Amino acid sequence: MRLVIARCSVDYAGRLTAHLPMATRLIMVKADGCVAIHADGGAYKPLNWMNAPNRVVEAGAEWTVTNPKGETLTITIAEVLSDTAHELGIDPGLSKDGVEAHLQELLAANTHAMAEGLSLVRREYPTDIGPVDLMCRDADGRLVAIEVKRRGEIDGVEQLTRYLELIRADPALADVRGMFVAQVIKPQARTLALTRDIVCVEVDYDELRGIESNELRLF
Amino acid sequence: MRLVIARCSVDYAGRLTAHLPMATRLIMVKADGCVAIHADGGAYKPLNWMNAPNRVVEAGAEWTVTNPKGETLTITIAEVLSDTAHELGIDPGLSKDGVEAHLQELLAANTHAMAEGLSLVRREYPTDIGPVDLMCRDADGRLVAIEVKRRGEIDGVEQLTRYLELIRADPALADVRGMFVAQVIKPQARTLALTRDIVCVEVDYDELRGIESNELRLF
DNA sequence: GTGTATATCTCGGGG
DNA sequence: CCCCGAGGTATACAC
Repeated sequence: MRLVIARCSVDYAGRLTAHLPMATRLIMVKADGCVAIHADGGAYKPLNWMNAPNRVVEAGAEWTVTNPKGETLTITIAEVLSDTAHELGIDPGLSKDGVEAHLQELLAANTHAMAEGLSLVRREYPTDIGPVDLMCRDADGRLVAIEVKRRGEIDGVEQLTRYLELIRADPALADVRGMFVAQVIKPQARTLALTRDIVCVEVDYDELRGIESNELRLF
Repeated sequence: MRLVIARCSVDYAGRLTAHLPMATRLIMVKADGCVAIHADGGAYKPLNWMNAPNRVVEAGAEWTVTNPKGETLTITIAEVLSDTAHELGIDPGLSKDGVEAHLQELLAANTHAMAEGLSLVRREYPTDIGPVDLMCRDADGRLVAIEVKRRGEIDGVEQLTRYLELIRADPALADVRGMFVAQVIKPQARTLALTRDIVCVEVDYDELRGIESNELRLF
């Protein structure tokens, strides 16, 4: 990783055009060739950047970074204050816990946490426009398409609505109903869901994990 | 801006939990206190981070970063390979051209680029669930609610559909029709729009800018 | 502060 | 390659 502190101006031309006037900034060049220009604030997002794969050409004071789509990042350097490089090696990578996929797994294994008498048909039930998170059958044998979110917002209701529309296009599945499951469901999303006869259920992630570990302990 | 190259492990606990095993990485601390841990690849996004505002406590080999929500980032440092700091000053900031707001401005000033005989009623026409980008009247005097996007995808059609639903709830506006305008409209979005009687129009940003500058030249 | 929409979103998975 | 969905999305803006 190369770290250059320099007074520079930067221009990006691609999906939009963007210009940075002359100022002192950090230019970060990673081993995969990606380039990022950072100011001394503004969270982790750089002011300007170009992802790999790309080609970097240093012609004196002017760096030109070009990617295969024809987007360009041009860095004009007025003064270099520091220029260092370090070998970091390949990173072993990040492990995460608590994302939607885990919530979906836990719910698939504990359908009763959403409703009594619910049984799993399959996870990631495919439709032409994408997979339904969980397809279940309720106590009456009726199909239930379930959308799982960490946070229940309007977008999730729209998503489930699209799936329901598609599934119901098949006469054999026309009586499928919808269920929206999240740790927290916002009032707007709940209201929209109700107007579409979609049942809302809030579940507790930590409680689910508790159930899971209790069940494991029993066997 | 402080740049530390160090062998470290990192743990984040907050909206989810995440762990980084021991490896050599860049720790970037900006003037506003935000902290980012970068590997030598993977675009501009850091492996782990904590945005400002936060509190950084360095207790020997263990750094603890805490934000007001109670989320924590813990960095355990095994070895420091480099530790430098630079004064960058405040950045003059990025100027952009070509984002949705500009497209909306251009279209507001050139409604004929979307359809003949269209006249602007107002930009950002308010509804209870958010503003419609452009409200116009067509040659027949009928209201047209217009959603503007750089790229026309399904979400945009859904958004416009919600607005139309709300606007039509007022009997005086019940005959409003919908128009979806973008530089490129994806087939799926176009299909969905057509099933809802929403007209799709593709416009050319550069051409619009051309029209604009021509008109300026005339006066 | 909440709600809504944008982003050069980024990133990963599946066909 | 595109399409689709998730994200510790972040960020800006209006109410």
